[in-house]
Amino acid sequence: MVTMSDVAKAAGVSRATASYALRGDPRIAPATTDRVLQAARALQYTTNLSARSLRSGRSGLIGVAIFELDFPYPSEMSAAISREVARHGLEAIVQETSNSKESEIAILQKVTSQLCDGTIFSPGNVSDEEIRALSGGKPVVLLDDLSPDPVFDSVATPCEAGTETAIRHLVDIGCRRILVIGANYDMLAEDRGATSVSGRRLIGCLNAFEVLGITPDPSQFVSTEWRTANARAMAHTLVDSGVEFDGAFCMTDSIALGFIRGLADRGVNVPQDAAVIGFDGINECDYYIPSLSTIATDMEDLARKAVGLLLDRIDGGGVPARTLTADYRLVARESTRR
Amino acid sequence: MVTMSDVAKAAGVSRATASYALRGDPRIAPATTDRVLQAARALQYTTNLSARSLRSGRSGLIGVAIFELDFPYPSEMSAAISREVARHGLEAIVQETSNSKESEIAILQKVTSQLCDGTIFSPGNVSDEEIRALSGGKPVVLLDDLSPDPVFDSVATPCEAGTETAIRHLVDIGCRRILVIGANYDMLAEDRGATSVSGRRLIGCLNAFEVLGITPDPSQFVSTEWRTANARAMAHTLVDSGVEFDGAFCMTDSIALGFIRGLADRGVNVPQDAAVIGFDGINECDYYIPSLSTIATDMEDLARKAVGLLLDRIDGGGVPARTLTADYRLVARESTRR
DNA sequence: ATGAAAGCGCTAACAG
DNA sequence: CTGTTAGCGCTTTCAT
Repeated sequence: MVTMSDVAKAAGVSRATASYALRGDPRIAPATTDRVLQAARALQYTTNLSARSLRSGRSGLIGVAIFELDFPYPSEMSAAISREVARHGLEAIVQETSNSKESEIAILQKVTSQLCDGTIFSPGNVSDEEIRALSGGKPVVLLDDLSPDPVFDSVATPCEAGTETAIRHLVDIGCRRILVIGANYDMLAEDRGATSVSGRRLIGCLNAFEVLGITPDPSQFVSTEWRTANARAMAHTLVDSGVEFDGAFCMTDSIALGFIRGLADRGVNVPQDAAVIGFDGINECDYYIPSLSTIATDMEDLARKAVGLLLDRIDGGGVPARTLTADYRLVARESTRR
Repeated sequence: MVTMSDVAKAAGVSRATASYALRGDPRIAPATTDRVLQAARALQYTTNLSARSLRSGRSGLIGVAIFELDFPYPSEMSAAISREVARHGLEAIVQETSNSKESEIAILQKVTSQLCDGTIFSPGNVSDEEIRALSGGKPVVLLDDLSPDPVFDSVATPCEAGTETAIRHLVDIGCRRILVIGANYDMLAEDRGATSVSGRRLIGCLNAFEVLGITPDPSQFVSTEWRTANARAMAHTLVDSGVEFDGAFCMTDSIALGFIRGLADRGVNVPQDAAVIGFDGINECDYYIPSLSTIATDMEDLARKAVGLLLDRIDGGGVPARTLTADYRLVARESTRR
């Protein structure tokens, strides 16, 4: 392994000078800097991240902790964030929390707090206080953190507004009996549900119904795991039990795709028999048959906002926590074409 | 920040003893170990990864470098590897190479060689020699490395055998005029194409045709970028130009899905008008309409093999490079049901 | 403009 | 069984 001492020796300077020169410190004479840089290149020197990080507390690494890597939405989000991080000359490292508390803790305390200059974290099973304790003071930006009073900077998906837009779209195209798939209606009884993504999307629905003068019926709200397979099975159940509906808003695109597939299994056609709209804007929407209308979260925008908040926090300000919301747009495709 | 000295002091032992105790070294008396562990817990101590890594050369981190994080196949693979790594008590960090040489180099020399105990790398634009030089001697396992004589351990997808199975399946169900989508037929002229995934899958096709007594026609092999959108456009082109076919093998599932969608755009139905089969076994196959028949690479098996090779290499043996091939199975679904 | 020296927090010989 | 000691490679005062 070639160390900075080797480079310094080759360039005929001290280790300190080499260190400065390698990082382009203006205090070093251009000629000297050149000599050092050349020596470094000749020796194929690379600075040792552990050593730098140990000494300076900076690694140039940004952590991205996401619940599942093998579903379209989180993986597209991770990709968007990785690219945004790269655009700032830093390196993103993505880790899967697998939605397990144990794993979230391990990531925060082993990697985030020790190694990363900051972390973008999609919290699942860990409280703000735990994050605070585990992250060892390192900056953290949360994704869809819905604490009543946020402790951390965070970026939210446009739950309420997006959902309202979706419902309005279904009504616009003539749907009269709309199902909401993936909702947990009981949740509202407790705390108005504002502290979860599902709760906030539900609230968006209710707002839309209210504005549109529609009185919602609890039976419209269908609870199911947010997974494609569950949504598919739920479609079977609904059709088999003879529930009438001409439109469905699904809490995520993955749910929507499973739901449409489930309807197809029972001979119910989208959009002829029922219109379906999702939420997220994953790539598959465009080439599914039928192509899926959706509330597309602007992932670039989300990434930009999350990384922006994190970098602001890294170089400095003890400003109060900010919460931003990602942009979105309604993308109307075949699944709501009537 | 609480360091090991703090723990040692709290437990009334030396730093060395604390270090041993924390790692459960049997040389330390159980009572002492207990005391240290308790002190550590009380102080919320976590060992500093940079320091450990700097000193011992081990971090417990396994790098996973993958070309794109926002496509189903690579993201499912990353997830499978992450979980397999976790199963061994290590932490996986995933990085996107974005298929750029610059980025591959940065990952190898900044993160792999400095920080990770080993890396599972999906090479795109970087040669074996470059990897050797950049990885600083750290163990590397390649994914689908197709060097004529491999320098590194690697795990390959079952290109030839899988493709043969796919073609045979199409013929079995009665296809007489089969298109191969995503093939680069010219490639064969050069080096028999054995050094790329696309080339090896093409070879699998030709083997199958030969065995089945079919004389392939170059016009059956359709070259296109391995992207859904390109495959879709290619379907348009093919149908518009009146090419006759009753079956298609697509080099990946993503290509297949785009291709089917493109056929649908032109009123060609799968499987009635043409059967389609893909390769990879991504999750979407199951709920696409029509569900997609495919050669499903066993991702668990691939992950197990890759991680196994890497761990073997990490603790030791200078044994010669091994190349393993992941298991696969034919999954017949609606897209080839006639 | 450059160099000497002091550690960052940890581990691993080596003593005792 | 436990403690002493010497660094890992780098950054950063502080001198010069």
